Formats: sequence, C-alpha cells, structure tokens
Amino acid sequence: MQSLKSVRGTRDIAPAEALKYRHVVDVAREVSLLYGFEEIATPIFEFSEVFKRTLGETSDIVSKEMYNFRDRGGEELTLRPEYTAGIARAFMSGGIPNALPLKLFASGPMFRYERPQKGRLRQFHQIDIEILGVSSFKADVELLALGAQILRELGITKQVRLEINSLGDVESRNRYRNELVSYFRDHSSFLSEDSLVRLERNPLRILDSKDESDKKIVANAPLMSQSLNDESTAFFDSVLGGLDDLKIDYHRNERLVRGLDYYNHTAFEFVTDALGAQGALIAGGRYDRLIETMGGPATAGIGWAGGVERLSMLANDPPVSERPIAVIPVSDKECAIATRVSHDLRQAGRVVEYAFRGNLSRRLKRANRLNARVAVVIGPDELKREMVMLRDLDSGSQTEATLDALIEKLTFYR
RNA sequence: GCGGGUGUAGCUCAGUUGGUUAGAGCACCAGAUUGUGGAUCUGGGGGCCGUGGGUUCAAAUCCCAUCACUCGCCCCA
Repeated sequence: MQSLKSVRGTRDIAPAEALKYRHVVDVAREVSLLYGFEEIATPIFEFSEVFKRTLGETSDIVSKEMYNFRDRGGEELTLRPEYTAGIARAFMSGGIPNALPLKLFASGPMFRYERPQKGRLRQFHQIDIEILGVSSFKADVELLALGAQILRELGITKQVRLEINSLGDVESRNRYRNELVSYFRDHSSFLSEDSLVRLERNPLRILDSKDESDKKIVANAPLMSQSLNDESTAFFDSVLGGLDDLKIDYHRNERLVRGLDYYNHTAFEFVTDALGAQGALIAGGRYDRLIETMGGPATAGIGWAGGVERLSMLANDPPVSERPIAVIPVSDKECAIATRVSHDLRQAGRVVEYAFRGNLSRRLKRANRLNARVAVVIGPDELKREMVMLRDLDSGSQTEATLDALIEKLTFYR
C-alpha cells in the first residue's frame, strides 16, 4: 500500500461538507426544474474518442489533463473531464430522448489531471445544464437566467458578476482569428513565451493573458466585435436585449474566450474575485457545431457547467435539518423497549437518536450535543405505570406520557 | 509542467542560540453525580514533530531529497 492518504487532488468529504455540496446540487436541481429541465445522468467514463474529437486535440484538457486507461477488453477509455461531450454522445446513441428541444440537468464527478489549488481538484463535481435543438437566442437568455437564479438562491450575488462575449459564427470566428494572428505576428517580439505557443495553438487565448507585456499588446489588438458579421452581431444583440428585459446584470468582455474548440456565438462566465485564481463559478456557451462534428445531425446546443466545490465555498449554509428525538433507556433492562420505541418513531417518520451506551447522564449529554429537541427517558419507575418521561431539552421541563400516546405527544416537538 | 510559502495530538497552534521524558486550548473518554444534558472542577487516552537520508556527543529545530497542502503561472468548474 502506497500510503493511507487520498490520492493527490482528491479528497474525502466529511458530513458537514457533504451537506453543503448536497445543498448546492439540490438548489440547482430544483431551480432547473422550475425552468422545465429534466434530470439525466451519463457514464463517468466514455470512449476516449468522444472527448478527443470534441474538445480538440490541441486543448489542454485533451493534451495533458485526461485520465486515460485501457480496460481488460483493450478499449481506450477516459474518465470524463467535462459533461457536454458525453451528453451529446448519449443524445446521438439514443440513450436519452431525441425529441427536440431537450432541456437537461445533470450533476456528478469530473476528472482532470491538474495541479491542485484552492477550488481546483483532480476529482471535482459539476452541475451541468444543456439545451439541445434551440438555435434561437431565447435559449441563451433562459440558460443565463437560470444560472443567475441558482446563484441568487444560493446567496451568491454580491461576489459574482456575469461576463459575456460573442465568438460569432464560423465565418466570423475564422476571420477574427486570422486578423488576430497577423496582428500578434507583427508584435511577436513583445509576446511572452507562453503566448508564442498560444499563437500557434490557440491564438484567442492570448487575449486573456495575465502577462504584463502581453497585456500592452492586447490593449491595441483588434476587437472581436468588429469581426462579427451581421448575423452574428444581430444574434448577440438579441441575447443582450433579452438579459436587459429580465434585468440581469452583465459585463460585456471582449477578452473573454473559451478554451474548447466547439464553442461559437455566446460565451459567458459567472466569475468571482473571492476564490483567488479560480474565478469561474459557472461557465459555458453555445456549441451549434458540436453534434455535427461528432457525426450526428446538425443540432444547435448551448450549455454551462458550475463547480460544486467552488459554489459551496460561497453559498449560504443549508437549511437546518430536523432536530432529533433522543430515546434513552435508564438501564439495560429498558433497552428492548427503547429499541422498539425508536423503531416505531422512525416508522412514523421521526428522526431518532438512540444512544447505544453510557449511563443516563452520558446519554443526555450526547443528546444535547446532537441538538436533540426532546428526550424520551425510559426507566423502571415510569414503566411500572406504563409511562415514559419526556424531557424538553430546551427548557428542561419534564412531563410523562403513556407509550400509546407517545407518537401523538411528540408531534408538539417538531 | 514552472515559481513562492507551510507541514508538531482529531482541530487550532506554542516550542528560546540545536540540549533531559515535546506542550497548551478546543474536542474525545472517565470521575465528582450508581435516574437527568448545557456550566464548573479533577483525572485520562492520545504524537514515527509529513516521509527518507545527512551533519552533530545531541535534531521538532541545521542541510539535502521527497510527498502533501497552500498561493501564483499555465489552464479551467
């Protein structure tokens, strides 16, 4: 055994944290249901080809971050690094309905071989939203409204802003890319080492470089908005107009780009400054060419993913759960009846903490620590009269109840 | 993959110029209270001082390596 530590970039989720994660996912699910989304799940691993073809061979995810492995049957498989490609595959292979439009919610673990940092893990969790088959800007607006509402219901409003940009259609994007490459080639002697690599592989990435020298060059670089053709401009204006109508604040950011090849038109991120270098809480965009690229019918698509770990670091605490009832036998002689009382209460849907050991004092102490509302004390004196003691753990006052009336009486301590 | 910081009890941290058996608070267990929690007092269990090597009469302390975490770069949720 190598060690008893968890693998780098993975972590154990303790109860308190598990509650927060679940809260984030629950809120996202509930709000997406309000918008008419349906929940699905897809496998945690896929054929490697699914990600290689869709994300682009030159993307960082494919070139150095995927967990690839070969199974006993010799298949080349990959632990999913993101949700969209797998969902697109499920759509084409008939695993999910293909009656368009489709509005889907999903959540689960993702895997990327990266250097861990705050808010960045090798196994992390995402919530994911996709709309397939709607080429109208209305899908963009609804998707963004959904993201904004989830953030609001999680209590993440002040620390977050929506940044949005348009990459345009294929024609616009290619035109802009050419302009950008020729501009940066002219100024390549001032570019950082990283950006010289980007110039060959993904020139749009230079736009959001943090290198000071790069920033000076970028400041005078041609703007994406000026390369958009009429259709692309009109589309983006419609999206922004839709956001205005719903009073959703946004910041138009010409430098916002997306790393993955399949994006076109709308690209956006809900970002925060509260988490250090990992600013993106929710990010996504439109991917109208993706499914066609994978060999399916031309199908418009748009989606986003949100990082559960990142969101839970900023989200409100989840609502407090129901306080338990402590069932406490005074001595071993009452254990059998205490077990039965606990069972009956649980059958009736109550949360019951049945202390396994310790004397009365210890058991009350434990009940108190677990925030129990009331203790059912079962002792020989009361049992002689077929009664049990109810102790209100907030006030300290005690009353007696018959075993028959116990469930009824305890409804006052809800 | 690259650079900076930090690793001592379950948690938060002390630990002097290297010097006896490594400490505190919180938490946990137990007693004061053999049928009554929260408060208080008393006691107890807990440590390969991240790991491995080196220097030294002597290392938690100095040196090297390594691992993990952390902050940034890259990239992204």
